[in-house]
Amino acid sequence: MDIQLDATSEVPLYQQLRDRVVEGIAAGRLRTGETLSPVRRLAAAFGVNPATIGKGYDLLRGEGLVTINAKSGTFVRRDRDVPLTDSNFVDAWFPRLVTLLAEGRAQGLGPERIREICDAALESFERE
Amino acid sequence: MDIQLDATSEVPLYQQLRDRVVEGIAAGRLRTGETLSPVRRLAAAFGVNPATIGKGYDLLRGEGLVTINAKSGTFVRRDRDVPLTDSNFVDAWFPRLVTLLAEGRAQGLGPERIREICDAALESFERE
Amino acid sequence: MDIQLDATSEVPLYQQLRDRVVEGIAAGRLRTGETLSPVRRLAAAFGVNPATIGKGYDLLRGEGLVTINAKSGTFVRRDRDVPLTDSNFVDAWFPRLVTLLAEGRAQGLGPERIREICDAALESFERE
Amino acid sequence: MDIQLDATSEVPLYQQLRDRVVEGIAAGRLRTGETLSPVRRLAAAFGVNPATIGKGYDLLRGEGLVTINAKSGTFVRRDRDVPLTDSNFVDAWFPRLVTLLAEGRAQGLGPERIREICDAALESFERE
DNA sequence: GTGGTCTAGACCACC
DNA sequence: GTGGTCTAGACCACG
Repeated sequence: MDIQLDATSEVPLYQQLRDRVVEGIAAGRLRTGETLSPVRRLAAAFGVNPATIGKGYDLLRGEGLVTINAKSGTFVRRDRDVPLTDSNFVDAWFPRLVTLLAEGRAQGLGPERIREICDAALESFERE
Repeated sequence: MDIQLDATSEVPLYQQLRDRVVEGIAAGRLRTGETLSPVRRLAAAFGVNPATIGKGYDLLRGEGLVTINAKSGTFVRRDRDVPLTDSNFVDAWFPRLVTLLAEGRAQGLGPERIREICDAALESFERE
Repeated sequence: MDIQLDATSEVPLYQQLRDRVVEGIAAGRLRTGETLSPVRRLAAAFGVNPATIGKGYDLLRGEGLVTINAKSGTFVRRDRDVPLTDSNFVDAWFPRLVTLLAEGRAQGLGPERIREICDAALESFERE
Repeated sequence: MDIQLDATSEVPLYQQLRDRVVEGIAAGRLRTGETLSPVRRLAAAFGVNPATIGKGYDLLRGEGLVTINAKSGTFVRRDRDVPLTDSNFVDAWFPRLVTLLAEGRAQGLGPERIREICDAALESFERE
């Protein structure tokens, strides 16, 4: 999966793991049905506690992005190209987006600049 | 300032206050030099503890968005229309944006849909 | 940790705590990964409020010197012997140093005397 | 006096003024008996409240660096080349120096690097 | 057990 | 009047 965790970051390791998997799904690197590395193997690879990996996977399950099966492992569940049917996600997501964009705007980034940056991020998901 | 805090939210009250002020600056409702409500008045208005408001103001101070002067109050410092000179902000902000946009993409929102949503958010800042 | 706080000082208790921890890290008494005393234990030891200790720890976290994990405690993050990669720290630190040294010079300390005093301070960090 | 104040800084304006004057004395640009600009003229030049300048001058008086005479103005009192006779200054100054140097050490600057930086600061005082 | 959040006050310094 | 600091608790989430 080519994931790097930064032990010196303020962001908790399980959150970093979750973020990287989300980005992998967004970029199409992780496709529906694909298996995520087993908790213990990943924990060993990163040199962290298996519970940390488990917590990251659990976050993803809570978001409906993966399925966890104790016997067979953890699988990608969502396909980024299957349109949402549930509007609850957008309802919760939009305010967070507004706050994050507002932060950039308040710090002096112009609307066009922010739009460019968003485009750059979105294109990075489609390039692969 | 027309701010509402939600005591039932997971988000700490001081963080909600910080978010609302950031959005106010982004939208141009709060302009440079403008005074924020005194800690105790706002605390009374929200029915929360003054220290909670103070912590929110302190967060904003740490982000360089307000100036706190014990004698005269708390003022908006950053002008959303003064371009950033420090690239550190963007360096820290961009990855957070990528992760948040990736979340939408992973949940099935298409790139164009996300772009529309970003535009809607950005336009809401400029309307006022 | 052998820390003393002075309740009669002008310096806030949480700032004193922060200063002592910084000095502990500088002197190598507090090494990477080492656990700081739990907030409540330290508060009891000093006879101060746990929130006061928490605020001191939070300052250190903001400086990147410790990691705070609500489940497991507060740990030293920076190693004094891992060179800085970020020049921002020096950029912000140097002017403060200039002002403090200028204070000594303005009060009549000669350059050599100041250099000796600096050396004495630096040597005290390495002695342990 | 060639002083610049930064209205966007976290450091209070009166403190900035005090710092710049201290640095001026340390560098020998401001010599004993020299007159500082009148409060109102400086306030007008900076576009700040005269009380802010007055507070800065008052800090300097408290440190024994200037004399304030309501009729004739504010004068530099200390000569940086008159050695200290009172050890109280060093007693109060040294711990602040230790804490500031410790901050650099804790952030990963080596003792030699810190010594170089101190030397650079000290030399900047003597160059003029 | 850990830290995080918050209340309902208090007192302080400053102007 | 302002914010800053601090107390002495409380409850929460997490593991």
